[in-house]
Amino acid sequence: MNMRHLEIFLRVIEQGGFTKAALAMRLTQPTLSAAVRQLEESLETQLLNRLGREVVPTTAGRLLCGYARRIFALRQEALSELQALQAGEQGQLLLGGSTIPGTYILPQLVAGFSRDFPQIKVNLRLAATETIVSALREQLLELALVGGAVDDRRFDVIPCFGDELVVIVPLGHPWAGYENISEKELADVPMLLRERGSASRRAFELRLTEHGVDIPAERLIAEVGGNEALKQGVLAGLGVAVISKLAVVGEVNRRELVALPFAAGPLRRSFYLIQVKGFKLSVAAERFKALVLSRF
Amino acid sequence: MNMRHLEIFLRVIEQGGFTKAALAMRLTQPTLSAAVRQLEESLETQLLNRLGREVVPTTAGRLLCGYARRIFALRQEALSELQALQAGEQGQLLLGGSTIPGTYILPQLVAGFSRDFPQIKVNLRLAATETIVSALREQLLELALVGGAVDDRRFDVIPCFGDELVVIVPLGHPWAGYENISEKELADVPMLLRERGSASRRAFELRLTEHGVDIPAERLIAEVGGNEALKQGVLAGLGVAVISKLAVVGEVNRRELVALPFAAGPLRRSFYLIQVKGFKLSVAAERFKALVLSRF
DNA sequence: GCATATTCATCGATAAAACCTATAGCTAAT
DNA sequence: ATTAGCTATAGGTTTTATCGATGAATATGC
Repeated sequence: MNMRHLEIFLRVIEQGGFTKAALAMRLTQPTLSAAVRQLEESLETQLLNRLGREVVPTTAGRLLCGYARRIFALRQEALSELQALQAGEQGQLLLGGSTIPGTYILPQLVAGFSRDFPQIKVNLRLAATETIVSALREQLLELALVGGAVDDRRFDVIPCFGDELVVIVPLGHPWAGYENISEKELADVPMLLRERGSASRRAFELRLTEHGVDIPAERLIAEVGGNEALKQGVLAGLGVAVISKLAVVGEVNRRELVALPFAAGPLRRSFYLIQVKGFKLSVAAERFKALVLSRF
Repeated sequence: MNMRHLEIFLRVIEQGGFTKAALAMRLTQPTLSAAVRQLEESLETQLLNRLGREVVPTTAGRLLCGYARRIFALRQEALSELQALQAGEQGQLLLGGSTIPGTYILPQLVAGFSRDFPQIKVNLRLAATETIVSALREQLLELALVGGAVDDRRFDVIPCFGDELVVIVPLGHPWAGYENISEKELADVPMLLRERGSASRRAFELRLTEHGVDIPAERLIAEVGGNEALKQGVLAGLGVAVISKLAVVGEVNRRELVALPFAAGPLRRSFYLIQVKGFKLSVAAERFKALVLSRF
């Protein structure tokens, strides 16, 4: 029982004859005769009563007719939905972001996207880069903007946007009036750092190594698991910290914290737009990707 | 989009790969590759993400997958129902009968049939032979047992069962003790007859013509549109009547009426099992037909 | 890091089917 | 009885489905 046979069968019933149906389908009558015969043979049931003048379905034929109509309705519905999906008229965008880009970059982009495509539901998930990467592989996400470099050939990675790491100190700190801070000076003050594995910590440590600086363990006051906690620590006077400039724009403007660039030049780090290589993006995701790259 | 393509597509998703699905379907892997490619081309949408290790559906693929499953569920349901119909495990028997056979023959047959096949619903419709014939043509009925001969090549007519026409008189009537009544005697008494077109009236008039007897119009007290009314008329003493023996079995046994055969020999008339020629009977109807013929 | 194994895509050939033309056979209407 | 209209069948052609062999890409094991 294939679609073609069912379609021919339906048309013969609707048109009330093989010849009429053949005309309507732009086929010849023997083709329809053969198709219906094959259908009847495969079901081992007579489906149509061929009377001289008219062709009417048997009981079995009427039963099958109802099912065939439902099957074609489903097929039509599937085709319509696929087309709508293809045209981007509906759909869901499963988006991921690691902390910094997810907090300070993606929300604005998503806002713009939702304005342009209000019919697409956006689901933004924030988590550590590693978690995001796993979620991508498991198809829980389609696209993500993360702060950590992803060294995995199974992913397409596009550097995109970026950030500068700055040293933050509380307002009354001796460095508060400085223009910048040399890498060496950082070795001699109490410091708060993000946890190991954090992309910003890695970038910072790389910079120190480049300048031959090593932070003694006793200067490391705390390892903090989040940017908010890091800021709170600095505000409380526990020490200085290195953090994304984006994360302290508010505090700096409100003169609660002072952000100092590095003396050897700004410590930039890139964000990365990542997706699973070979994975076809949905139309929604494709559009979001285009938006991100155009804004960048 | 045909069933084969959908089936292959589903199996590839279920098995998680082309090769595995090919093995499960006893086909080769290139066949499945080609089928899915064609499906994708016809829909102008990528349905599967081919990663090195695994094959997973895209958003569009998941959407189609759901529809495909529903389509196959419908197909399966249709096949099951057709099989059940074929096996006679369910179904409806649309049966017709003209007055006499429908009242005195069919009910017993239907009772026996329902005992044998309780899962089949029987719908018995009683009407004049002409009405039954129309209903058969319009597929409102499949099979009927009628008293009138059907002279129409579009029908299969099987003579089946039969009846004897008798003269009935009330208990106190002068003829009540007679063995039989000659055709000539009938011309001289008040008579009640069924309406013109009734099969029993036709049979009776044919017999009179054969014996050169003609009933004068003044002897015809009434034309009555039903066998019950005919009996009531005779019971009321309006006259004598000719009626199916089957219709007066009760009254004769209760000694309310006396039934007299014709002197020239019993006036038999046949009933006919009719169906539209070329019309495939349902399994239920086929079984009923077999039952009728076996009881006959 | 390199060979091996696994997997999907592609190509050419063949088997199967879908389809067409011509025609026979049947029914219904003139 | 003849004709018109319809379906079934036969035989041949085109299209589609399938297979076997092979290549390219990716993961696995040493």
